[in-house]
Amino acid sequence: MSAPRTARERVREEVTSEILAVARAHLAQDGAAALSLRSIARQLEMAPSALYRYFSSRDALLSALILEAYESLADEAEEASARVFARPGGDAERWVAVPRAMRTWALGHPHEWALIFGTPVPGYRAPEDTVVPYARLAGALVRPMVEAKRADRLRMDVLPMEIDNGLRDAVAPVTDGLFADMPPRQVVLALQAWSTLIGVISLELFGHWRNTILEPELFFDATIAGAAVVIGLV
Amino acid sequence: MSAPRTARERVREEVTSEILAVARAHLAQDGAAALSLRSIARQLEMAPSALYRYFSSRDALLSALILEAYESLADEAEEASARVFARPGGDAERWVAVPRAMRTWALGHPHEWALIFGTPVPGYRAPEDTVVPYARLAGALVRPMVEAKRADRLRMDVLPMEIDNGLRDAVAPVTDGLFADMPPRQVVLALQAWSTLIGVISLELFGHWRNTILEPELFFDATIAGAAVVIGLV
DNA sequence: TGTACATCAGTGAACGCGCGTTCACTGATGTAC
DNA sequence: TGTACATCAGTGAACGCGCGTTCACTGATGTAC
Repeated sequence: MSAPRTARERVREEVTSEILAVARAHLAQDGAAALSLRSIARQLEMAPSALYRYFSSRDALLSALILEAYESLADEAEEASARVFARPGGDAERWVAVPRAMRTWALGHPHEWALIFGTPVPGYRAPEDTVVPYARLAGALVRPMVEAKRADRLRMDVLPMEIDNGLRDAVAPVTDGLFADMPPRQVVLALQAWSTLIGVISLELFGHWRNTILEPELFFDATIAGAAVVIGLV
Repeated sequence: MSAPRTARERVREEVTSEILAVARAHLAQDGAAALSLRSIARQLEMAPSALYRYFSSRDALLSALILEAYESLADEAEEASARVFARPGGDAERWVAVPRAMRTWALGHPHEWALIFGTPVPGYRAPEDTVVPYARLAGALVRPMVEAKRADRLRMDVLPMEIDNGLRDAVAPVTDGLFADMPPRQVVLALQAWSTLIGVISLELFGHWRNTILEPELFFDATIAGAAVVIGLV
């Protein structure tokens, strides 16, 4: 991350980010499937072959865009989280912040949302680097639970639920990774809230509320508020 | 639906379903984006142009496949529902049947699931006829709630939740369509369960449990069981 | 029952498209002495 | 500071691909009298 020294290096960075910016715009406009090196080159008034000085293939460029999408969403979530934790407030109020930020981001970046949570591009393997922003996102979402638990405000017995050893082991990676010192029951509940959250946003974004739910925002808020109760934040 | 009269009509129906069968196989193999009239024609040993006697365009064929996918899923759900209602059993046990059938169908038909609940094909409008199987699916899912309510076994106050007029109006199409005589609170809860269900299946199918949940089936069952409690079936 | 005409499935060639990627090249920028 | 060489961004032409769709046609099937 040191400052580029030579003029060549400086120009290289500039051109790289110009390519990414145009590619990002095309992605936002038409989706990943329609992303074409030639049309990006056309808009940049370069020869198509010139792009190969910057990205080794279309897939490499798409990987960069996917990573950017993850990072953009994670940034948004972390900022929303930081904002709500900067001022005093109840757990439920804090809980709501990240889901809302995610929904707002999704509505503003539908194709990017689709890239992350929609149909995987066939024959395409997601870049490994996405685990970092993915973890940041999950961390931001879950922080209200963690803080409430630490302060002994988390309700642990809202609903009856038995966790057997199999289930406990099944979610062990999350217990060990994301949550320090959280009983498996709460881990399962958090993962259920995660499923609900992704589901409710995707259903809205992919058009399934048409003729079904007239005010998706009201329903979304109610759903997230309901999840707050279930995970013990009320 | 009368029996075809002439030999020509009989052959026409046969060829149409052969085309659909091959198209279905290609869809299952490579996904909707890769669906190509020419490759279908190749496999059928026909000229590509011949397909235009049966489908007016690639989009028309894709529409037929989408409709088939909806109907296949709805059939599966209704059969699972009928099976579990044919024998005595508790509400929670009955509730579990359709979600499990949906998950099993999704695992067996991932590309079809993606067609219904994944990223919408850009620039493509879903055929209107899908509302019928969609309603059948939703009806099968929700039947345990409806029956429990009718028999006065549905718990109406599991969790605190306020439904204001805005939210009530927002879900009115569902209240009027799918649910006869159900309070809006239960309608909202059912829609939340729907979001959770679609979310948990999509997350598994689209690869988001990798390195996260080791036994997706255990987690799925726990999630559906949790939903049963929330919607008042336990 | 036989004949004349209409209908329609299927062919094969062609159109025009945009795509990702390669390759030999030019000319500018950077580096070593 | 000046020169010789290496590095590297960008060009332009070309390759080979598969695609959806159109169109004039052939020949078999169906229909009306």
